[in-house]
Amino acid sequence: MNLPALRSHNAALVLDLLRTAGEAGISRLELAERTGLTPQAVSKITARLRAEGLAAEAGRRASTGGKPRTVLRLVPDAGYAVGLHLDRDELTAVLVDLAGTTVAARRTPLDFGAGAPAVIEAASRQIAALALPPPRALPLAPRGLLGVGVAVPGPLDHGRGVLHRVTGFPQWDGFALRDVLSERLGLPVVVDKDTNAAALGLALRARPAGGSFAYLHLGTGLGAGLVLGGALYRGARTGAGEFGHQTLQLDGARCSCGGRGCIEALCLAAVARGDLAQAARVLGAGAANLVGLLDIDRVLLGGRVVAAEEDVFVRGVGAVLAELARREGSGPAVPVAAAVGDGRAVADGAAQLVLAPVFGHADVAFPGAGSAGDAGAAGGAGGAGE
Amino acid sequence: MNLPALRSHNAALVLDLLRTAGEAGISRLELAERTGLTPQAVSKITARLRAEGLAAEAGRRASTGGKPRTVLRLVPDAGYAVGLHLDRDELTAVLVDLAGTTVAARRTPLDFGAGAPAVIEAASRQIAALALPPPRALPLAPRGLLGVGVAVPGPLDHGRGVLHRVTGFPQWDGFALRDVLSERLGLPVVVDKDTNAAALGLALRARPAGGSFAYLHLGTGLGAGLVLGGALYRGARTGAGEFGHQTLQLDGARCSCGGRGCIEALCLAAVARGDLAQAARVLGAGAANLVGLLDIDRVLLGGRVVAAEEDVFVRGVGAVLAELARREGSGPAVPVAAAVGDGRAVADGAAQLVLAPVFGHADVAFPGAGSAGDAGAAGGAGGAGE
DNA sequence: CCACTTAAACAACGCTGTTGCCAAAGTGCA
DNA sequence: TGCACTTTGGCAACAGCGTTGTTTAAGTGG
Repeated sequence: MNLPALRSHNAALVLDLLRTAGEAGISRLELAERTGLTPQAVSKITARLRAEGLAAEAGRRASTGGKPRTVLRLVPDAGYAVGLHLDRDELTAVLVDLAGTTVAARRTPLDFGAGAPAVIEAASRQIAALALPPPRALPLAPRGLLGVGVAVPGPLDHGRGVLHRVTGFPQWDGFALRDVLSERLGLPVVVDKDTNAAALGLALRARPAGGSFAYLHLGTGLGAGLVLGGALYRGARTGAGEFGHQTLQLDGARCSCGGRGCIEALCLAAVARGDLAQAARVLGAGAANLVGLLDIDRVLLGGRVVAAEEDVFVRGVGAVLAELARREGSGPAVPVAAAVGDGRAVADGAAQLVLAPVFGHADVAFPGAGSAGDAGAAGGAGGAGE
Repeated sequence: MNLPALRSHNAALVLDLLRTAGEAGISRLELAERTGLTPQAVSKITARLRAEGLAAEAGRRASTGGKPRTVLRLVPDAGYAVGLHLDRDELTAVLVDLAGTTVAARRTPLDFGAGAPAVIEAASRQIAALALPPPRALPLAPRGLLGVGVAVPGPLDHGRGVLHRVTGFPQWDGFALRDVLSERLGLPVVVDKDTNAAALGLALRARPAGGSFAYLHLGTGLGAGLVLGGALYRGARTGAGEFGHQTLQLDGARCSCGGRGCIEALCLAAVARGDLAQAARVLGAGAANLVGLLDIDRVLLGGRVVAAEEDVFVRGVGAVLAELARREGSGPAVPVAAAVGDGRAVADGAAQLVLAPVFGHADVAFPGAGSAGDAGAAGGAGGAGE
């Protein structure tokens, strides 16, 4: 790491704390304490951020006997990102500001199977409509549109932005979605699985930041997004989170994947026959495996099936985890909750694919996983400008 | 991060490359290329490392038409670490140099149930005998003994160095092994689970570095050590790797843990009735779950049961993973291999608990997991000395 | 009104990696 | 044998990072 990298690293550190503080803001001295830097260093960094329009002063705290602390805040409209959720039958596009607030959203039916040109055309139209609604003229914002994050159902390569083997849509196999869309829009594009995007969005809201959780999505299929130590975990080939086809019943019933006794098969079979309690119990057993293996802090449930009967699933999964904690005698059970799913969660999380690097939440570097190259997300806060 | 931290970060980066290069060595320009630093920066850093006795010149490469490159090498005896493996019935202690070579080893029977004072007494004796065999007078080495890494079977808190609930040995519950041993020896002490230590030791030898693998240990019980993206993954409470009590057979046979259909129970039952093929198949199913969930590159098998019939287990687990790869159609199967187990692997890995930080392989920071404090591992290479 | 406390900017500084230049140490052709 | 060329790596000067020391700003409390 060299000096410019150090500079943008520390700037990102400060920006992340500003974002976490939200509208309440945070003082320079608190920033110094949290970053481990000296107050003077924080003053310099925040002065740069203010000059760049990324941060601003916002009132002051009550005095504790001396000069009151000045509160600093992130300037939300200093930059925006588009989040795009391409689902099998629906397209959701959102415009999210630096603070993570969704300022605009659009939704339209989509035939994912219609092929790349049609889908890209539809997506481009939605993005254009999103980014240019008066009175907000985006290009005027200090940093304008930082990029587009795209969430897609199937297996894919996050590093190269290439789709493969999207279940039921062979025409997308090997399609270089990132490069094509980036070329078309003239913006950086980041591609990831829908479950990863959802988990990333949830990670942003998690308190305390930096913990570990699993997001389990029970919809058409069963998938997971893993956040370990505050960072989204993808694995070297973006294959992490294959939760649905974990074997839970050795030599059990056949699954569509060709295996036997997969969680997904057991769970969906129970749902199909209306036995949600059993579905929740199966899901809970899978969650317990995951909790034990990865020592995570929290389990979040989402997806259409869960949303239909949140309480049944939260209670059912929670019961299995409570039983696990009781057996282990290792303190309180891992809490379970339903992910706040307003139907936009995946798209919101997709936008975070672009915003996360600004705040220093870089991808874990895996050797061999072709680095994102020049089409990657916007560089750190310490750009060449000014 | 401030400038001293940057300095030791880059020094550790270079040291890690020197270690990886091994006896073959590496030139300054290669170091520059690999670190992303300029050749001049590498020259300065290596000059410091040479002045501190950590690196040395070792011959030169063949010329390619100009001045031949000077090869740099890590100085192995610039520092040592002790690795201590406290097993249920045996104590293994090794002395490992900076390059990772085990230069001395001792083994003695141990009654882990005899209680802390007796075990600590025995361990101290072995360490003293290890560190002072003529003609090698350790304190003369530039950095001498860097610390002691301790591997222990049961659940524990790596961050605080406290044991808890070691199966079958309630007298150790809550014992602050790290602080007590550190006080006694006057050295930094790091404590971790035996499976984690083994995985760390294996990670050192893994090529390419930076990959992900799971080490599955089948002995008295069944446990796992996870290396994700080149770093040992412990989770916030050092609980990661609870592999043995993953449910693999919903409503299956009772396990000693109180659960049902745990991998460990199924696997050991098969071993007990001599059906090693079935044991391997069960283990393979668990491994397949893990591979799918974490997208890891490699599975390594170890432990007494595996060692007795390596081929059966490697083939059996490999067959399940090959079947998984075939179903997914996602390229080649994840390779399976037996971990080279000379019976010292855990102790060797324990020594790496101390050495890893020197090479920048810091623990993943988990909020709330009480940081190691002053008794933590030796500071970075850029110490205050000289 | 004034002493005291706390926050934050200003100025000087040490140390980082970088850039520009040059000496060192080879190869290869005449 | 000699000289041009290539490549490595040290020396010196430099820009920029966070730090230290000091001053100014902006409050509280007797």
